[in-house]
Amino acid sequence: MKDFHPTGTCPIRDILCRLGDKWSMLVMITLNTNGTMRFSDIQKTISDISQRMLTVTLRTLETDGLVSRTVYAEVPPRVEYQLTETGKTLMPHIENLVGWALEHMTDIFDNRKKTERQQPA
Amino acid sequence: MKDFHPTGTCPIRDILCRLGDKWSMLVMITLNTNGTMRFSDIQKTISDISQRMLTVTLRTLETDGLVSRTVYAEVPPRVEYQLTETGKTLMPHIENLVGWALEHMTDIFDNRKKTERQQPA
DNA sequence: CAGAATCCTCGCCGATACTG
DNA sequence: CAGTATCGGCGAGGATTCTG
Repeated sequence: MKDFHPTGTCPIRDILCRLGDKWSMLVMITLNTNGTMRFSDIQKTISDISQRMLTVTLRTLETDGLVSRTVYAEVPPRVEYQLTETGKTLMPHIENLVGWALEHMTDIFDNRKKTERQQPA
Repeated sequence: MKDFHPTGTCPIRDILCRLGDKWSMLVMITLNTNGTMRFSDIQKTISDISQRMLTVTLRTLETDGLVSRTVYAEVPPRVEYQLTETGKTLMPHIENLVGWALEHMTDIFDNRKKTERQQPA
């Protein structure tokens, strides 16, 4: 726990980096809140995600086994996403993190403003 | 909790994005494990971080009030870093996340390999 | 509706050189 | 020792277009 290895060989870094990307956590929180969702519903909920990035993010989460994807052979096509069991086990930790962020964001923003003033124009 | 706002206006996203950058969590884990550390000691522990990125990361964490920086007026200069009280309150959540990553990384890597094979050349 | 493919931009981050 | 300054690549991610 004292030393850390480069990304390629350190599983902890590898996994934390995935969660740290721009949309993964947001998508998982959305799925956890709303349960099973269609592609377009997710996009509506996270209004400023691009179609491309939603696709990429969902594929990555699926590859990692955190989200499952179900295609219904209909016209027009319907695809539904939901958290897997593994994905669900991650959610309490994410929620704790969100809770912490909510609790401390005032302090953090105050601190940023304070230190900003110390940098003269 | 159901809808999310664009980055600039959503404090949760703002803060989670900071933690999601390449080095912040790693630096905080290092400081939490070893207590007060000098700049060069942190760099030795996280062997593949560049000098520039360590400086930038520490400055950001300082601006957010998660890490404190103490300069000793000596020659050669000595600068020590440690987690603030606010920073310490974040650590249990990080550790939970790391714990989860350790617990599930085998499943995740297995899943990745499985789905990789489904993509033909 | 749910994507695949392409192009392009922007900013993260690393390497290097210099300083108090 | 602990930075700052500058340059440059490279890849994440956005906009757009096309399809089953």
